[in-house]
Amino acid sequence: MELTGQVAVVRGEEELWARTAHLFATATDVACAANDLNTWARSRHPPTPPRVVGMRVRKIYRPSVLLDPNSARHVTEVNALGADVRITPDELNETIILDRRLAILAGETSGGVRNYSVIPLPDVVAGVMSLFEAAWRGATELAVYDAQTAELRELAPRVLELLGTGCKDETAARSLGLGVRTYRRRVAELMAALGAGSRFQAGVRARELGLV
Amino acid sequence: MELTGQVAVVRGEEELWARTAHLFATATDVACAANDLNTWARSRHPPTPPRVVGMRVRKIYRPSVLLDPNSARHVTEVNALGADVRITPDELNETIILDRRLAILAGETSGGVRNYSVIPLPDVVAGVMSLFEAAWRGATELAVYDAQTAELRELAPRVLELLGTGCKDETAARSLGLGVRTYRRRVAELMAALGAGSRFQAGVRARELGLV
DNA sequence: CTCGGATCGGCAACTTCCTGCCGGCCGTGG
DNA sequence: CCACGGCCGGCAGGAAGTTGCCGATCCGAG
Repeated sequence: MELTGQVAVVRGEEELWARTAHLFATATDVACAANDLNTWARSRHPPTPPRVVGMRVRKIYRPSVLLDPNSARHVTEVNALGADVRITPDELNETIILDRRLAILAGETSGGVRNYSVIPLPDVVAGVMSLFEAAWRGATELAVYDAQTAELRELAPRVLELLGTGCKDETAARSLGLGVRTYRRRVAELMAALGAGSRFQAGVRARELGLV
Repeated sequence: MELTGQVAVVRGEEELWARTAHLFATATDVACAANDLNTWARSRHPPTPPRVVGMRVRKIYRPSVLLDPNSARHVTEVNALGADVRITPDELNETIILDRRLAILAGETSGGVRNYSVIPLPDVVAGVMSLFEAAWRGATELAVYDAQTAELRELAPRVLELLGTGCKDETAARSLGLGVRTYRRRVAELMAALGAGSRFQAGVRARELGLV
């Protein structure tokens, strides 16, 4: 770990947890933004098991977490444990803010390990916090989003599979018993959920999430 | 391992090598077809380290192995060790034929492990062999193909990166200092090399190969 | 110098994809 | 029963991608 002023840059999640575990253990206000579950979750040290009733845990995810059944289940569980979960279509940098006093920002990945900046500076944390609040306000409650996209998740696996075969929309639509217009609606929703601006990008993202 | 007539179905490569290692050790004529290097190579037991001079080793790969620098290097090494390597744009089932007497065909993958059919039946092996020969004749010598696609591999990383950002061809072409026509030529070549029929599929394949 | 081959990039025709619009169908609630 | 809202799918117009063609340019060989 190297020091840059008062900002500590740690390499890899191992080191991050080692350094901040005690803070997570006592935090009562956790704000977290993540694009997928690979960054904060599934690690050795789950950052936010919300046990205490008085604490407030807020998490913002991208819609794509709802497409992967495993991720969706995990998010639902976290939500059931008392965390407030919202969904946003925007691209967010992985961020955690503890008790409005410490900000952790994920940075570049080099050689498989990601850098994390641990920032205790009050002004910086306040600025990051206000951005988080804005993103939070703009995001959709998990339950609401979940209801909106229920039927999409129903069809998503088959749509992805058909896209993965490289066949034309016409063919794929018929094979699903849908009109081409409706099929394309599904694809568009899927791409929005994946945050992809092109089908190539959607393919990459889908593969990253293990959906194909 | 279960037995089906005289055809043995083994689950996973471990078991396959355990059962066939002695055959690989003595084989003098090895024919192998593979879509990528994940199936036969990189395993605990490299199936074909061609040491003896009298033996003949033939391998058919898909063009995509040349896109991944690591794979490309591995293939080149194998080639330098005396194996005949050819490239085909066709989709081939993973296949190994030993001494024209034993065929090994890769089958379905279930739960992460793949099934392999080990076939000693002479008629079946002869049939598979003739198909392999046909594919072999239709494939291109590695050196030739390599020369043809040298400049593609030069540009491929950047093209893939741009595709991965989801930007339009116009934008991507400019950012590479190419005409749109040329950029699209590169994309088309890339898709052919990946065996993809759509950009979505290309995205999936590219991600599978770790190229993005 | 000239020829042959290769690449580039503009043009154009075509296919595929994207999306707003709208009419039709269906279930809900007044 | 009817109004309303949601979803479906055809249509149409436009955007994006695909491909053959061709002239311009750039070597390297003869």
